[in-house]
Amino acid sequence: MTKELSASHDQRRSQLLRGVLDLCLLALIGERPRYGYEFVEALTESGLDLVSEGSIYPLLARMERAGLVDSYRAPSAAGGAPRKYYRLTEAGAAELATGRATWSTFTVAVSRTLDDEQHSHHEQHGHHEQHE
Amino acid sequence: MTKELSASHDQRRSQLLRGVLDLCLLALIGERPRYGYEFVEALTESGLDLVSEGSIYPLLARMERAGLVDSYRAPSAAGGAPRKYYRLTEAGAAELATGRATWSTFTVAVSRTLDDEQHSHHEQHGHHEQHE
DNA sequence: CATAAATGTCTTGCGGTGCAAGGTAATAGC
DNA sequence: GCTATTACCTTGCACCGCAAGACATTTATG
Repeated sequence: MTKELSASHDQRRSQLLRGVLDLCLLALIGERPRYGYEFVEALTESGLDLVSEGSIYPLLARMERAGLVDSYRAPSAAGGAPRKYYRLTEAGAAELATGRATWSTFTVAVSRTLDDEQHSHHEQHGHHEQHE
Repeated sequence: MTKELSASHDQRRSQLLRGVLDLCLLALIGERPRYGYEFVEALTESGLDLVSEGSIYPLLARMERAGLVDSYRAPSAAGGAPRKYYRLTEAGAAELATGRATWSTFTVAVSRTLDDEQHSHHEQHGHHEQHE
């Protein structure tokens, strides 16, 4: 019961990832071929923690099915199961470019809405001391 | 048929709104009391088009149930059904503050990932050799 | 009163997707 | 063999934006 409201922070992060997680993977793949397990670490380093394999692998599969990436296998350098590396296709590169633009436009619009204090509420130079 | 691929743009917008649409409403309500129908117009003005009533009303109901906002009825100035105005509660103001911080942190992390050309810029000047 | 238009509110059902949990497989060391 | 590590993949749930449409209230027209 107390949890229902305070779960909101991690909960929000999950929701925020929607619509942009695929773009992050695309961007990371654009740098160089990457394998699934690597994304979890890479995204954590970038400050996007809590992105788990349960999100990554299905998404990678979706993107491959959509023709945005393709893949090849290579033995692991660390010993263990062989890695499946993903590369950008042309369609993937195009989607990344489009997505970057969409993301940029979107964040500007949201940030403006969130920081709306300027246009409708200009503060007087005096300090407003009165409380109700 | 030509629509199938370009549907991804609107599709992405939908997903991007998750996790931040409630914050936008909270911010708008923070300025002054607002009624549901008004949000559609306000968000469109802010550049967030395509946000429809089917998103707004259920969300408003959820937020009221969560105690983030409360509401009162007032007759419409334009003639028609009475409006239901929403106001911020203390919990709502707190959620807004937390959410703004989360949003800010999140966008920085994503933007860094999307524009990652700098940090791995240490790539040697030689070009990659294609295998196969 | 009946009808319609305008203004708003609210509900239903669908679809996409992040994620916890759990399973599979390959390699290395004991 | 057995266990640990690395890595991949699947299932099922839960959440939420949204199109579509039902419903309520006021004003206007006749």
